[in-house]
Amino acid sequence: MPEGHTIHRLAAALTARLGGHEVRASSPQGRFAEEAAVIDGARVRRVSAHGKHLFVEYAGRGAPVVHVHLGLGGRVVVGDTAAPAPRGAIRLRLETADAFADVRAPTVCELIDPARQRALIARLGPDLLARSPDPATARRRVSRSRVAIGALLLDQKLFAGVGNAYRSELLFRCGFSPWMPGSEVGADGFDRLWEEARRLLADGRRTGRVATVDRADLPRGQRRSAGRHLPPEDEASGSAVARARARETYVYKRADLPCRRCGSVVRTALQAGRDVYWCPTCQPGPADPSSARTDGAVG
DNA sequence: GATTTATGGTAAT
DNA sequence: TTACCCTAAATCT
Repeated sequence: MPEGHTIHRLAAALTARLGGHEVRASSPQGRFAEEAAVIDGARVRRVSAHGKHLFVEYAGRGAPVVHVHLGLGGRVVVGDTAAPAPRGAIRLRLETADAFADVRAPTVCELIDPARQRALIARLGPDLLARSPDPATARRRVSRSRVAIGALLLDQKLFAGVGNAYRSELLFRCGFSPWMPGSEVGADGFDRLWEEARRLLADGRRTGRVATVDRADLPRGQRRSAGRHLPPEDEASGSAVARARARETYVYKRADLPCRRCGSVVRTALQAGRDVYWCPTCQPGPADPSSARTDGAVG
């Protein structure tokens, strides 16, 4: 689930509930027990995000920071009640008298110092959800790279916060084949990708969903719900929600279905280790490597 | 009940 | 490029 928009949304939700409070910390699952004891009862200053990384910051100079990365399957369940009895594996539970946050299945959950936090952020590229992220480095590196733009978009050193769903949707909306080398995208093309990434991620942060289809491109019956905010309680689970989400993208997860714009069959292939989706008509450009390889090997 | 999948990232190769 | 990591939810049988 979590691309940058989810993490920023979480940071805001957690700051609102925990910021300024002395917060109980525990590890019902046990794997974060020692660390939780260190911060148990400490006052949370705020919860911040950079790209897909989440930081729980505590009051006081040099105070430790909880660093969380949710990876693929991780999630944070937020509630506005006293914390219920733990169910399942909860790596970290933060709670006040009337709110709680459960961190489940993160790939990273660690206690670090502020210097380490700064180092982590420095290692990442500009966060597309920051107030005014600087595109200069990414623009230069993309323009000089022979690597396909679809692979470059997943590089967190260039585009912190972009994940697999937004990659395909961004490329569709800007009309680029995922297989076009970065060097052929052009300065203007880069700028369009950059601005589109900022816009889509900001929409996602606002609404809680990766809904990238313009109203005009939806069937009439679906236009009414487009852009509606997702209630937080629906965010965590439910196959109905998952199905609804699958109808909110141009190409992501739509292999073999018709393109919403032109009706061509949406294609998919592995790129940079992840499934990328694209419309061969709306996104003209180099043929993907699999078709090229077939030509060469079989011909 | 078992298996697969996931909007991620790293380390080894 | 591949293997692997954690876990929950979706998908299978």
